[in-house]
Amino acid sequence: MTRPTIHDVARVAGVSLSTVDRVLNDREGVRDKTRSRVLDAIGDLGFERNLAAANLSRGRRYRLCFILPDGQNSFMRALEQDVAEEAAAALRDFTVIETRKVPAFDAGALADLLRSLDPEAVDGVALVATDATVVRIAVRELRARGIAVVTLVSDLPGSEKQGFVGIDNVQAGRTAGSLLGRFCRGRAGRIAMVCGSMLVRDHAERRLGFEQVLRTEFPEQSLIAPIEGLDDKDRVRNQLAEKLAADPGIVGVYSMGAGNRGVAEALAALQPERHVSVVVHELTRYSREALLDGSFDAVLHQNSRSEVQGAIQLLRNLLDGQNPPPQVEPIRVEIYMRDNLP
Amino acid sequence: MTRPTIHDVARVAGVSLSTVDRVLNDREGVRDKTRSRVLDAIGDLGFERNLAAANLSRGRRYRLCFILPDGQNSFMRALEQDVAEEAAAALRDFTVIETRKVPAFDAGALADLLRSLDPEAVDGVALVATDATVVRIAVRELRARGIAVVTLVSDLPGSEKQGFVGIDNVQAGRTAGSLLGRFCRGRAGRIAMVCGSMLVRDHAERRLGFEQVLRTEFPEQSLIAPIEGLDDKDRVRNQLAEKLAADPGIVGVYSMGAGNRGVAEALAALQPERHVSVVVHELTRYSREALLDGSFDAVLHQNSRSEVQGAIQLLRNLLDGQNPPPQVEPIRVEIYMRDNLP
DNA sequence: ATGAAAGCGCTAACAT
DNA sequence: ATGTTAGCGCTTTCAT
Repeated sequence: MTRPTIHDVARVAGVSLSTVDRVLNDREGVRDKTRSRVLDAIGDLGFERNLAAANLSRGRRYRLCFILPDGQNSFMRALEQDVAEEAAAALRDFTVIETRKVPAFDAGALADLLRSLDPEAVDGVALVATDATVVRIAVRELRARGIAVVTLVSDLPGSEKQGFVGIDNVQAGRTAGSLLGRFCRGRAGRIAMVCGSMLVRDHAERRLGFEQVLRTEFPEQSLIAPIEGLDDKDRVRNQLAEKLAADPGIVGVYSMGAGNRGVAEALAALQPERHVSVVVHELTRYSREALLDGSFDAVLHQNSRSEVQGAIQLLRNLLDGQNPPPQVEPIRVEIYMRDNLP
Repeated sequence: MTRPTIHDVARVAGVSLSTVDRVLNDREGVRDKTRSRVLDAIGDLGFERNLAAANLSRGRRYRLCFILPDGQNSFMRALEQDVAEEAAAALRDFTVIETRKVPAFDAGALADLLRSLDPEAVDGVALVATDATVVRIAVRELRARGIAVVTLVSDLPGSEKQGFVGIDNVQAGRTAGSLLGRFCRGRAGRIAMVCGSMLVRDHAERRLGFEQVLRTEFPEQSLIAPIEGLDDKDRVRNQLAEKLAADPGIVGVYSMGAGNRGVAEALAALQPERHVSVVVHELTRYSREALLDGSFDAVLHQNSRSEVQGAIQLLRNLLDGQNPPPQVEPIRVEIYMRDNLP
C-alpha cells in the first residue's frame, strides 16, 4: 500500500542510494552489470520516483518565456492578460513566467528574439509562431541549446517544436461551414468570406475546412472570393459593405479573422428586411454585442486561458523529462450563440 | 529571488520552527501575541508554504471515492471508464480513487452508501447526485464527519456539497433551442421533445432553457408536450414514431436524455423527403453514427474526462484547505455536428 | 565505480 | 507555551 522508495530499490539491488540515483538520472559512473541490477529492482518493485521530493531536493524551478505578437488584436491582448494571471498562479509551483512581445507578422524580429534566449536564464519557451523559415531555424537552435519549445495558438509545422497548444483550424472552418450551411438552408445564394490575410496560416486552414463542407454538403450555396481585411475594421467594413450592396443574393458571411467590428457595421447598414446569417471567430466585447443584437448568429471561440494553462503544463512535463511526452487535452472549438453566452 | 521558508519566518519573528508550524496549521498552544508576531513576519516576507514539502513530510495521501449510477446508460459507463483511467494517473500524485456504483435513481441506496463511508478510509467523495432529501441529509452527515463532498454531472442544490463539477443544464437547453430554432428557420411547425423523465433534475433544467429560447426567439414554432422515454430506446422509438406519424407538421426534435438510438430509428422510418432537424445530448457511438448519416443535426456533449479531472482537482484543493476554494474551469457544453466530430 | 552524509521545506514526536 | 530533533524521498557534494 505504501509506495517503494529509492531505499527499497537500493536494498533489493544491494547497492547504495547514490547508485540508484545515478541510474535513475542516467548519470555515468555505473557498471553495466550494476545498472541492470538496479533496473531489475525498479521493475520488480514497480518503483516510480516521487517527483515532488526530487524537485524539493534539487530546488528545481521552471523558467518559462511566453512570446506573443504585439499590436491591437484583441484576442492577443486577452491572451497576454491570461498569461499574466496564470504566471501569478504558477509561482506557487516554482514556475516563473516572463512575457515578451514582438511585432506581429514580423518573422525576423521573432527569430532574433528566439536567438537571444539564454539557456542559463530560460528552460522553456511557448511562442505564437509566425510561419517562416527563419523561425524554424531559430527553433532548431533553441532546441540545440537545450531549451524546450512549444507553439501556442498558431503552429509551426515542420519545425522541431515539441508540441502545439491550440485549436485545429481546419476543423474550426468545417464547423463554421456546418453551422452557416444549416443557418442558410432554404435560402440558396452566395456566401462571402472575410479573412485577415491568406498569408496567415490559421486563416488559410479555416478557409480550407469551410470550403470543404460548403462544397460537399451545401452545394446550393456558392462562395465568393474572400475579402482580405488585414484585421482592420474599417477596411473590412468598406469592402464587405460594397460586396453586400453589389450582390443582393449574399445570404451568409463567414469572417475568419479579426476586425469583426467592421463586419457588424457593414451589416447594420443593410435594409432591415434583408437577412444575412453570420459566423465569426473569437468572442470579444464586440462580437458579443453583435450576437446579442442579432447581427451575428454564431461565434467560434478558442479559450485562451485553457491554452495558456495547457502550454505551461506541457512545458513542465517536457522539462520533467516524462516520456512519452504526455498530451494535454486538445483545445476545443467552442461555439457561442446569443443564448449560450458565458 | 529565492522564496522565504519557515526558517526565515522563524528568524524574523524570533521564534522556533515549531511555533511557525503551529501558526501555519492553526494548531493551539500559541499565545496571541506570539501568533501575531509570526503572522506579521509571514506578511512581511510574503511567505507562502511549500505544499509539496508539507505533503512529503506528512506522507499525505488523498483517498477519494467516486459514486456513480449503475446501469446501461452509456454516458455513465463512459464516465466510469474515465474515472478508472484518471485513477491510474492520479496514483502518481498520491491520490487513490475507489469507485462505487449504486442503482440509478435510487436515492435510498445512494444515501445508505454515503452513510457507510468511513472517514478513517475516505477523505473526499464525488457523487453523481440523485435529487432527494435523504441524499441531502446523508451529505450533511458526511461533511459533519469531515469528509469533503462535491457533486458530479448531476448537482444537489441546497445541500452542503462544497462544489459541483458539470455543465449548466439550463444553458445547455438554451443552446439546443438556439440551434434547433435556427435549423428550422423558414419551416414553421411543431417541435417535439424527448426526455428520460421529468423527475430527473438535469432534464427538467434542459427543458426549461430550451423552452425559454424557443418561445421568445422562435415563436413561429410551437412545442408539444415532452415524451417521457425513461432512457429506453424502444419506448422512445415507439412513442416518437407515433407522434411523427400523427403530425406531419413536426419539423424538429430535441432529445434531452438517453435512448437516442430510439430517436434515430423513429426518424429512419420516415419518408425520405420529410426533413426533420434533430438535436440530442451526449456523443456516443450511436449519436455519432446518426450525425454521420445525417439523421441528427447536432449533438450537445459534456466532456466526462474533464469532469472527472475537475472533480479530482477540486477535492484535492478542498482537502489542502485552500480558501477560498479555488474554482476549477467550468465544464463547457460542447456542440458537435457532422463536420466537427472529434 | 560506489558509498556516506548533509540538506531541500516542512511536520511531528518528544522535550522543556 | 515554546523549542529540539529526527525524518519524508530524493539529490548532491565529497570520500573511498
